[in-house]
Amino acid sequence: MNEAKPPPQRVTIRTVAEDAGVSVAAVSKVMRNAYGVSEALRQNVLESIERLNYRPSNAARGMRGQTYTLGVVLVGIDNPFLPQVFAGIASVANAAGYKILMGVGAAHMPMEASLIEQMIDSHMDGIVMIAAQLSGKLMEKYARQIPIAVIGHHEPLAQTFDTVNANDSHGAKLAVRALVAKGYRDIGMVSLGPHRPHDHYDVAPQREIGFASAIAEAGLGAPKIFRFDNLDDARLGKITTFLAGPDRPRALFVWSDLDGIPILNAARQMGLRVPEDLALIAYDNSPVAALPLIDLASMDQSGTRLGQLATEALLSRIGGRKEAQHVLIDPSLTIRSSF
Amino acid sequence: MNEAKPPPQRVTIRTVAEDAGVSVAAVSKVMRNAYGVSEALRQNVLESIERLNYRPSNAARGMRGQTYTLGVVLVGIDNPFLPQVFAGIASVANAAGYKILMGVGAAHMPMEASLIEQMIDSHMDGIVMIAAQLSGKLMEKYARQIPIAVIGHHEPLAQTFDTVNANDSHGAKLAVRALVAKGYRDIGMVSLGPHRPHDHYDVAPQREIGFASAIAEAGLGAPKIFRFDNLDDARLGKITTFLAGPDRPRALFVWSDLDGIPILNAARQMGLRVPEDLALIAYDNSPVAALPLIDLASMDQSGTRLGQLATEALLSRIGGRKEAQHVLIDPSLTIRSSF
DNA sequence: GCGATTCTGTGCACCGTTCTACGTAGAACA
DNA sequence: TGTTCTACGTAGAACGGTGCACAGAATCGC
Repeated sequence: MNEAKPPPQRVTIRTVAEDAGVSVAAVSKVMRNAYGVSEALRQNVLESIERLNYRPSNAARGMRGQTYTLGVVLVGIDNPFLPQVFAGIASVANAAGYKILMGVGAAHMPMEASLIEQMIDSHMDGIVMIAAQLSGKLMEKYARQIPIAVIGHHEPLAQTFDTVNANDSHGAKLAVRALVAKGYRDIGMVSLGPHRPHDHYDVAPQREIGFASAIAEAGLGAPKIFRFDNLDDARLGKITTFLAGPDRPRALFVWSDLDGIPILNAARQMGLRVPEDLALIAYDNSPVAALPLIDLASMDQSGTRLGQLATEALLSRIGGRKEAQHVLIDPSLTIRSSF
Repeated sequence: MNEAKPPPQRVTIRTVAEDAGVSVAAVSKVMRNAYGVSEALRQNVLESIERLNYRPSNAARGMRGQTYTLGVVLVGIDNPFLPQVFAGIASVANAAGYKILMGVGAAHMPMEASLIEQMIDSHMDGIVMIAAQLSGKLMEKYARQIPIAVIGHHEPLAQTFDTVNANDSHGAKLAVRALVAKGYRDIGMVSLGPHRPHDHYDVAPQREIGFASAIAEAGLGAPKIFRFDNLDDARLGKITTFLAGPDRPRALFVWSDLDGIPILNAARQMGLRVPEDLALIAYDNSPVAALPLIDLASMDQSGTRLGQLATEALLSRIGGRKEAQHVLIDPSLTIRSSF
């Protein structure tokens, strides 16, 4: 690590100050376009910055001020509707002069926690969490140390952080109503398994609530909800058994494309016609669902919009807002041949 | 931003030092398990750290020493074989006590450049780039400021950074040989368009080279390479026209699943039977290709392994290695019903 | 024309670490 | 017993910015 050549010296704020013939503080002010710099000085400094190709050190900035960097915590990079959400986040953040760095939580609580801690330690200015697994209590704790906005996890009572969601119970209702309108009466739901009662505010339970209420609204008796353990390797087998069984409903509302696509696959492979034998509506409207050979109807959450709203909320909180803000937008059904 | 309650004070290295009754420097040494601390002192300090739940500030660390953070630059989050690569990177990095933060370049050179700059500015210890768009020259420049390892971009002559790749030309050969072995003679290739001659070292051109050489090897005449502009909205139409045309080959080697899946879709929709009318082998072996209803044969690059190797290379370079290292691994064909 | 007020720009402490140099105690050596 | 060596710990200077208090210049009101 001992360099014989020290010429590629980093150009620091001091270099710029010297070059422009002003004080270090003046350059700092220009960088943050803070109050108290004349237009002449500003131009002078900007020229030097340009000429020397100066970029402030994030690390140093973080020690006293802002880093103008936002952290994004993902459940996993294979999540299908992530790209849209991310695009939304990036557009708002970049427009406001913020940079973005991401971390992958891998749907693993301790990992998410350590990611957040790392982002705090890197002195990021705020965090957007997408479909977090973290408990509300823990999030409240972190939110006292750094502004946080959460996408894809309802927590309407949270005081210290903001949430932005598509209205999941309403989305489920819309799906059921669409099925009912087509004449289906025997409608079941496939939800995320296993059921964890304390996750009441998570998206899957919310969709169950909407489903049950729409079923009741249509007077279709007791709601039928099925679950497949998604960690299980034998999942495909279980799905097949379920589809071949006698109590398979005529139509299925599936909580996510993640489960909807395997179910569609299994059905077609078994020779079931979709929608003649089995009607399907899933959730997320991911790109795979749109593939012509798949063509799976799916609820669209408008990921881009979610990302934008969450980032706007985060920025306004960084700006000083204290009261929590919980935004809900309406999802809409993307109609395809599967129902 | 003015807090009425300053109690949630950050616990710093000073707090720990005070609590343990030692000097700040001693604590620092323990943190970095550096030379010159007795076991007694070490235990004492570790207890205080535990008790106070101390975590060193990344930003402050970066100012003088290492941050133990690696940056990962992605082309885009929707890239199909990313999750595997990322898993490989994460496993090696975490085992070595490094954290990971990602940035998305969106296949956009200036954005990639600014990401790298940001990572340098955040004083990260090194960068893994996946399928970079950046020119080798620019990468050489950045690599002088921070250790870099590149996945999915050949640059065998680069001196200042390392590369790790699946052998793309060999992969293409394997695909062609598999088709030849099945008896196909009229074999074409769909490659990434438009053709940019200076990208000789990029993966798609490498696959073209392998394709051409395998065609020659089998004595099948001049290689036929087709391109569809992937930015074009009318792409699907062009594909359909191509497939309906008179010079459609009997078998196609497609440079990537990204193009392979739309082609398969288009073919089936037109009523072409795969493989009876058109045989297909694509590249990347992404999860979508494995879906039963898709079932597209594809070259597997072993993303996990690529990620591991690249991270190992990066760590060894951070450790002081000076000479460049260019690793090639062998891809293998995943056989499915499409050929 | 003079004091009061506003506007600019500067100097310096500070943020939380690491790193270099150095002091000290005890062990090993002569 | 005095000297050298080694291991341990410490003090204090970096690192590259930001925030604050303040001084001097410019502007203002009367």
